[in-house]
Amino acid sequence: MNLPKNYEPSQYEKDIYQLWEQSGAFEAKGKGEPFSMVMPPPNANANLHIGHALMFSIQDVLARYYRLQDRDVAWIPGADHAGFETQVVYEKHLAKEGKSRFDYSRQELYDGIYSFVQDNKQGFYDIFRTLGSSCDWSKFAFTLDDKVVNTAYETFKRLWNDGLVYRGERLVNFCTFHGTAFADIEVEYKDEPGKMYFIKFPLVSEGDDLSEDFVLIATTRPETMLGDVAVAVHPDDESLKHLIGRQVALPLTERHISIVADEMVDTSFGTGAVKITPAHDPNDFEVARRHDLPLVQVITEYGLLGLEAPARYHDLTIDEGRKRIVDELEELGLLEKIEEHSHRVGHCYKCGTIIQPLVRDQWFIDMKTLAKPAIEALRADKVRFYPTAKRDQVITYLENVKDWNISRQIVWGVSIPAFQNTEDIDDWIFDDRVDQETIQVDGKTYRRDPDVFDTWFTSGQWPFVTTGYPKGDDFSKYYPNSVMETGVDILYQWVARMIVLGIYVTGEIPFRDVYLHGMVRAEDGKKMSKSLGNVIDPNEILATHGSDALRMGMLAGRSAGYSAAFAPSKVDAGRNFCNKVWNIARYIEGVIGDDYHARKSSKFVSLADHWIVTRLNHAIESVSNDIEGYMFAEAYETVYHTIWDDFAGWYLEANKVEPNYSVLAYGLEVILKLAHPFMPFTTETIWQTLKWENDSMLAVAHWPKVLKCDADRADSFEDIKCIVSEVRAVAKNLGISKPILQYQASDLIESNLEQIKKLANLESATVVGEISGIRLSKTNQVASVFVTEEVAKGYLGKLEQRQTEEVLSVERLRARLGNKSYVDNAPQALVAETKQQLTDAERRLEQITTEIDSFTA
RNA sequence: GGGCGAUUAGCUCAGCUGGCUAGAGCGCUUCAUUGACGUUGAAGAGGUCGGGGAUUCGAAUUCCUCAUCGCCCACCA
Repeated sequence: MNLPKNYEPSQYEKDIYQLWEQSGAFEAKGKGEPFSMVMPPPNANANLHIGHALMFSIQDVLARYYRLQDRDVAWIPGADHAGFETQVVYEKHLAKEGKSRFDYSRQELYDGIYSFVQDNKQGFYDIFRTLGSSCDWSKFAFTLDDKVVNTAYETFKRLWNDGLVYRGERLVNFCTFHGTAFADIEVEYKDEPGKMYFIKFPLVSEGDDLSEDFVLIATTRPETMLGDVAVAVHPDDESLKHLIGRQVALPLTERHISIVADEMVDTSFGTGAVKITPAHDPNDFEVARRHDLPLVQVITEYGLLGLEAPARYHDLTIDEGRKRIVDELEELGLLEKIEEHSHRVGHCYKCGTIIQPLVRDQWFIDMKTLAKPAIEALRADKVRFYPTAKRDQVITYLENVKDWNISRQIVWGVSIPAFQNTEDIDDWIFDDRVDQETIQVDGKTYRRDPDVFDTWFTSGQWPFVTTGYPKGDDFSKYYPNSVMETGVDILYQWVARMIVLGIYVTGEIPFRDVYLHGMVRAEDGKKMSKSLGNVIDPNEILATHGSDALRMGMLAGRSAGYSAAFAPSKVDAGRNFCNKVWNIARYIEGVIGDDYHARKSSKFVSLADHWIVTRLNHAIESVSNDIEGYMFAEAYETVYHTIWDDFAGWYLEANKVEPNYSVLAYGLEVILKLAHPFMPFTTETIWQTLKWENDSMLAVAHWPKVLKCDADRADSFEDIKCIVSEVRAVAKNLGISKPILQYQASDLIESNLEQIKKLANLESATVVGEISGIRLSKTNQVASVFVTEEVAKGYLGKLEQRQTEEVLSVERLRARLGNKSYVDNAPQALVAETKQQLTDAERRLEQITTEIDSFTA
């Protein structure tokens, strides 16, 4: 025997993956109907975490299933340089050595990160291989590869030429700790308790004198008043509109500022008068543009007061500055009051630093224009979403989308191919000679923009970049992708932008289906986080349970878009299932030995043969439908029960009585194929160990086809199962270990006597004229478990319970059929079924009642 | 403030377009026992599907409403 007693994943997984990879099993065939999918590229410096396990499991089920279906599967793997994320990790690494990014030149820092990523490469590749991902390594792409960068440059150039990318001085979300700007969706907002300060701004009278009167304004950030350029009131505000056009003296500064009218003011909030700080508040920025007001910057990129703020405040932190200003206002008698106030504050999603809106000159993509065709395509249902509701969320997002700031002030990334005239700051040109700091064009010197692209700008082009847009076989074959499988958390960052950029660049949607998985929560249902200490390490699970068990544990009972808790018990179940399959194979190996050619013929003889074929047929179809409909948990459940209950539980036992090697072999082949997408390592290990066919691999075998068999004979086996189950139950209930069966002449029982004896563990079975003991009530055959009358009476309680159940059942069915509307309106087939059920239930009730009467008589 | 989702067995969760006595895994109870597997086998207990209402012959499933939890979005200074 080649198969040892227990399946030990760690002994096989590495070799099996190598076998697959080296044989080129995962490479796209280039022929047949394509099934294409690009992998959301993990961070190049990432280590395996539980989220990968879910993502790769789902995608690999799809890839393996469609490969067995003989589709031309192109699952394209990749790695993301993950600009900001990676730089943050690297900076933490530097911090451990007591260094920071300021200790290095730009190039040194870039090189440092580059080798850091290289050093972590193995961990990265392990993710794919340990999880068994059947991706096509020959198509691997890294976001810093030349072809990716060049395509990104082409896209940027085209946007530039089309006037859809512009450079502008805007308010950006700036992390003063990391020293870079973010896109709007990257900012994490939290409701936080704060204070509302009510400050008096003295009105300036006609002759520039200060009057006794003042305007009361409310603010949560008093320190920003140093950068105020106006006070705004609503044009229709009866109590304040008379002040429009007048001036106030901005306390603590020498400046006088005007009172302007703007509809943005909400008269019901605060005092109805709003201080306008255009350089540090996005709304105020808009107001300032409308009223042509200047920008007065008072907060630096380091989060300190400075720039145009009065010199005495320079270099104070925001908090220090706020305290000092509040104190000074108090002294001047200009602070009316302070109230508690809860408000939303933006934070850096990495370090938690409060995001400062700062004025920066950066590159923006005109998303409003670009989103239009994307919204149309989505409305026309050109992309199907799973779960479906996410489509509308993307539409809503795109309808309200703001321009996308793609400049990042970090070094780890793709340099922006734009150069600025050293003599004329408004003169920018496109040029992809980014390896040079300065270039000469037309006798003028241009300096490269030091910024890099937002990572999502490159990964947003992934579906067409990885398929070799604009030319190439892969692009014509694999674009649009069949499906995009990714996490709900990056619906806007990634999915929406891929749709937008894909349509803009190629004129086509990037993928036909989008399947979104939820997050893996911790066992307690909470978000996993290092600070809560509830992070699950997949490596431990892999070591003890193996990859297949983890995969199945991730998929079981999970539905699209839903964030479910990690359940270790499901991984246990997965491991047990692997062992079950292993032992099924082990048993069959023991029985049929080397006669694997048995599987070449399929002769169905016994009732059980026909029955198991119908069960396998059902599974083949139902698993196909479920996987194609992205219902992975359902597909898995069918595989699990077909194999465990039907094949191992019933069929193998029946086969021991009526051996049929060809069906054993056929059945094993089918179950290995059915299970392969879910447990690739175990099934392939079995396939290889059995030397199923010379040099063949399960990974590139063919999905089983439904076979013809006799449905009536299959049904007869159902009846045998029914008899066996009831005998077992009755015997169990009475504590009989070897029951005796009595039956009235029956072809079914007679011709399957050995089978029933074995399955029900009978002592003996005899044909009698009149049965005695406990009558079997669920089968149409007349049979009983023979016991003395005394023992039978002990069963009375159980019988009465059964009687009650049947009475209820009969009543319910009669009521249903007595309902004229039901009989008239329900489908005929359903009504007929109900009638049959009633007949059966009535018969059973009669039997039970007769039996009870016989005991009590 | 808006939008979305969740609420089903002790726990973690399925249940597609309304139609058998609502399912799974784990856990629990009882029993079996050593030749495929104790990572096993057999039998079983356990749920008025969050509350209320509506539509329908029929609702876990559709609609309304309330409650609780969660997520996303939003410029309330």
